[in-house]
Amino acid sequence: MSGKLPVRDRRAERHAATRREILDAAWELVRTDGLASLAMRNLGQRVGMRAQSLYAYFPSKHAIYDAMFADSNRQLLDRLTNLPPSDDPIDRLRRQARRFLDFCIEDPVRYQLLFQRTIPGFEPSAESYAPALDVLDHSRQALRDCGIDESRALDTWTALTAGLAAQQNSNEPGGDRWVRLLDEVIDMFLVRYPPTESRRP
Amino acid sequence: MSGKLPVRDRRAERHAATRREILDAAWELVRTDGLASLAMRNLGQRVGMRAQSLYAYFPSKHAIYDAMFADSNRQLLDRLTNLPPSDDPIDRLRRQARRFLDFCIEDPVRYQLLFQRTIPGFEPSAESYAPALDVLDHSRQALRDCGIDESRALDTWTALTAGLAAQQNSNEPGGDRWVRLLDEVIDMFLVRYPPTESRRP
DNA sequence: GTCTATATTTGGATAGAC
DNA sequence: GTCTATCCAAATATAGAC
Repeated sequence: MSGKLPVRDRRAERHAATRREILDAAWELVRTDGLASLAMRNLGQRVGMRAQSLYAYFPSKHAIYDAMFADSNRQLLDRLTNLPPSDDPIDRLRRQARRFLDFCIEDPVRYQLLFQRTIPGFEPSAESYAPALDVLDHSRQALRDCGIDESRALDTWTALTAGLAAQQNSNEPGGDRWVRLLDEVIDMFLVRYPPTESRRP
Repeated sequence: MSGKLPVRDRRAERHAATRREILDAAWELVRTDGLASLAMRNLGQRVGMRAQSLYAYFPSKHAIYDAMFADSNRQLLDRLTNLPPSDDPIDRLRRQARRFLDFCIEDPVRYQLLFQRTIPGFEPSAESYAPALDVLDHSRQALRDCGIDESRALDTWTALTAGLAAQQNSNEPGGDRWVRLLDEVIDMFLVRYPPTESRRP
C-alpha cells in the first residue's frame, strides 16, 4: 500500500506552475510574432529550456494552443460573470456587451484564437470549448431577462457585437471608432426587439 | 532599331495564361488545405511543374498571396458594380448588401484572405488593396443615395454586414442562419438612420 | 525534469545546365 | 522556361543519457 499522507503534492504544484509559466510565455510570443508563428524553439528559449523539454508539459504544440484557447474562454466567462449587479436588466445587457467588446479588442491575438479559426490543423478540444457555450448562454439569459426571447434576436445580437469587434480589430486595432458605436447599435436593436416588463429580479 | 511589328505578344500572352493557371491552382489548394498551408511544392505539383519553376512567374510566395488578394478584390468590385439598375435607392442598398454577404460566405477562404489579416508576414501591396477602397466607396455612395450621410451611419453599416458574415462563416459555414437575417437587420438600420427623399436618380 | 543528439519533414529560395 | 541539384533554415517530435 502506498502512503498517502502528504496533503499537498509539491511535485504536481511545481509542474502546474511551470505549465502556467510556459503558457504565459506563449502569450507574450504570439502577441509580438503573431498567433501562427508560435514555435517550440522560441518558446523554450523564452522560459529557459530547450524546445524538447516542453514536451514534458505539453504533448504537442496544438495542446499549447488548446490550453491558450481554454485560458481565453475562462477569462471571458469570468469577465461576464463578475459584472456588478444591477436591477435594470437592460443596463445589465449593455454592460455585458461592453465587457465583451472590450475583451475582444484589448487583445487582437486572443480574439483571433477564440473567434477566427485560423491555425492550420488546430481545433479546440471539447473541454476547452465548453466555456464558449456558457458565454453564449450568458447573452441568451441577459436577453431573456429583458423579455427578449426570439432566437432570431439572439443571432442578431451576436452578429451586432461580433461585427463591431471585427471591424474594430481589422480596420483600426487599438482604436475605438467602432467600439464607441456600441450604445447606439444597442438602441437600434432594442427598437426592433423591444424589451417587455417581464423582468426576473 | 528593334522591329515592333507584331501587335500581339504571344510570349507575354502565354506567360499571363500560365500565371492565371497557377493562381487558379493556388485557389484550389487553399480551399482544401487552408489559406496558411499553401506550399510552393504542392502548388508546383498541381500545375505540373517543380516548385522552383514557379519563381519564373512570381518572385515569392507572398506575391502569390498578393495576386490572390487582388483577384478577390476585383471580383467583389465587379459583383457590386454589375448590379441590375433600379430607381429605388433603398432597393439598391439592399441588393448591394445581399451581394456583399453572398460574396463573403460563398468562399470562406477568400473571406479570410480579404478581411482577416491572418497570414504571418503578408500585407497586401497598395495596388492590390486599392479596389478595397472602391468597395467601401460603393457602400458610402449607396447610403448617400438614400440620403444617409453621417459617417457614423457608414461605420455602423459596415459593422452590420461584417457581423453577419463573420458569424455565418465562423459558426455555420455553408449555412444561412445569419445571412437570412439581413433584411431584418437592414430594416433595423433604416429605422435608426431614416432615408430622406433626396434621391439622385 | 532537463539535457544532447537526432530523426524527420517541410518549405522557401538560388545557381546553373539545357 | 523548365529542369536538376542544392542550400539553408526552421520546425515538430522522439530516444535515451544523466
